[in-house]
Amino acid sequence: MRATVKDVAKLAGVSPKTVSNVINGVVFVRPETRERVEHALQELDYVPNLSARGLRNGRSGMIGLALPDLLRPYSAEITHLVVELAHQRGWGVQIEQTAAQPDREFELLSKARANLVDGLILNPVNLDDSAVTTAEVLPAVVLIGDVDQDRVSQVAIDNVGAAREMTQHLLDQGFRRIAVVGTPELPSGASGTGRVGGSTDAAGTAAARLRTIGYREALEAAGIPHDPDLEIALDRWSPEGAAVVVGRHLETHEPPDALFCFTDTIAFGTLSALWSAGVAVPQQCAVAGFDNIVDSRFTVPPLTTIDFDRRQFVEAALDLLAERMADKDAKPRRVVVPHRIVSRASTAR
Amino acid sequence: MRATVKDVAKLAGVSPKTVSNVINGVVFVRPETRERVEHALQELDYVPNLSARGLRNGRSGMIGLALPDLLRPYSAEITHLVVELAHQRGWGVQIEQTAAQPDREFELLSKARANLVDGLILNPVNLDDSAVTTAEVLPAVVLIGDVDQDRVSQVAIDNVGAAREMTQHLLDQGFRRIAVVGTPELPSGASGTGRVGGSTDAAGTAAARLRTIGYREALEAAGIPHDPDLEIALDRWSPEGAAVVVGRHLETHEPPDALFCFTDTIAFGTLSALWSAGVAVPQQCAVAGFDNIVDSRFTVPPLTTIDFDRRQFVEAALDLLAERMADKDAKPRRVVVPHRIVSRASTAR
DNA sequence: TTGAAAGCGTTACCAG
DNA sequence: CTGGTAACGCTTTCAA
Repeated sequence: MRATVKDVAKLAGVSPKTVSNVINGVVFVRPETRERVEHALQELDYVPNLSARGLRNGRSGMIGLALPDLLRPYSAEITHLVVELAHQRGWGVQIEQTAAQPDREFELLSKARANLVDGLILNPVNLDDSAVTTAEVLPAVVLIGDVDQDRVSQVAIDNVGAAREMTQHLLDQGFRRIAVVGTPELPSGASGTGRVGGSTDAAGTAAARLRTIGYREALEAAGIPHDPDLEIALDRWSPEGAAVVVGRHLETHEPPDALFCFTDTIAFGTLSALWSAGVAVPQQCAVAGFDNIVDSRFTVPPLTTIDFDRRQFVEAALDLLAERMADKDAKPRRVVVPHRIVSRASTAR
Repeated sequence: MRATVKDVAKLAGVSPKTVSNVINGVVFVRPETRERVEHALQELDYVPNLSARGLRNGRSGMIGLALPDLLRPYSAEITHLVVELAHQRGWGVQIEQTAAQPDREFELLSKARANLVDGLILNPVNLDDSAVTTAEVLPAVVLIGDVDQDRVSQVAIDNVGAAREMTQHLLDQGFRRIAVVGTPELPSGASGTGRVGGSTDAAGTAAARLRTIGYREALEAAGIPHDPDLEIALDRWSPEGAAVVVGRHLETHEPPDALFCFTDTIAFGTLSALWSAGVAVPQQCAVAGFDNIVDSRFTVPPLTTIDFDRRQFVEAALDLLAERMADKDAKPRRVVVPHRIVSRASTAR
């Protein structure tokens, strides 16, 4: 059987309380006593039982991270940073994937409420971010990604602005027929900011909608008429999906001057489809992405994309989470992380 | 304050034990009683405290997953599957990253011993897989990736065989000067299977060494002399690193006929370097990878690589883990998952 | 500065 | 089939 505080206390000839004091190092313990206790700890190879500690303290020292799709390299980068930065704060990270079944969000929320995790970083799949808006009583939650709500804290980037700027950048390069890849499956005629309800918006949460808006704004500002044929819808933000829809598009349309993909991952599939169709990038058709994932520097040709400081993004999320964990009634805050365009060969003139 | 079993019991007019019985659904409870209890559960919005349950049961319902580098897409695919398949068994997944500081392995092991996780899937960084070989008393652990040891269960692929076959495949295509990218930093003159100790072997654990062996075996079998200039070392298996070393290599050497990269991620960097140097793939130099990660289908040109059934791989790891968790003294087993070559345009003749 | 005892929320044992 | 009671291992009052 494993050693407990009691065993250690007995061996050291002190009380459990003293052992606890030594371990947590809050109160001052007489050096002599401390020494004896530390020796006993070593001797018995003591390891604290975290379940017991969690039960007693009401905190588990772990946070949850819920992302729609762990396969996407973007998810990997977020996960990587959350794990690393949470570790610096002494937190462990439990991970969950929600796209497959949106009710996983509920599960995680209830795990949070069940004291298995002290807080939650959630990248909601649906616009109507079900779990968050529905749940009666919420644990400490921070959302990453754009969602219209004000119940919980949130860190995001300016999707509309970034998409507008990228479109403008392409216009500046002299491209006129600019298509986008990754719009929501059901193209909403209007370009308002009203909510699109339901589960059809699986691809990239609200981001798809917001980026579409930015794209249209830039076109409109340039006096370029809006062409539905140049908005290529995608139900899932995967390279497979992108390769298929772009390939199909090229069979029935002239290649546009430029393809603005709503994700680097989409851009990968798009580059592949263009290569298969024998369309030269960027000579015959430029390609841009969004996210600046690591591999976007190494595509052929290297990919122009939107960059934002991922570390700052995640750090902000953890700050907000810490804030909420410390004070459940703290007012929800919203942090917007700046972005910038990284111009590479895929859009060179 | 949140409702506990006691509150529920009081409201339903039964004892806590009965509530527990209803929740866990093991013993038979009179339908009438069950109904009353379930109503009370709903009424009070009861959520079990998992810390308490963990303390009582000695099991937390979570497993740990420790990978060297969460950034690699390969890691993302493994993580994705572990999360999904563990979920099916009712397990949560805590994730940790070990490459940055190898002593994280120790931390995780002790978390396991601290009852925060019931078992551990570990992809060790170093050959001398410190934590596992050193620790006195081990929790349930399964290793993924090739390491010489027999203390714990392990799932792996035949790295030597796969590398040999890929090299052979390239020879069959008519390529003669075949280089590899990703050998260990310190090229060990000998090609034996003896352990290479120390922390210099950071890149890809033992895999780098084993794949080098397979490559050399194939060359030798074909009667092709071994050329140290064609073994390009890499200290970290990243696209950045690969792009740099391959780029540098091309400045001082003629391009080889083919570049066999020990990872798809390395191949991405390599393709990028070749493109920068104006070397056409596969006409002037073929490229092959290893792992068949999702994006390898979408490189330009699509990448020839080694595929293995990742789902089967992870499922095997979970099976072995379950085995160990059920019986601590079960004999360690080793499972080898089959692989195959996927031939794409990057090595076409 | 340290000790004794209580209690966190569950589940298991043993009666009834 | 169900109820009381004890116990998991830790921390935190309160006293000494």
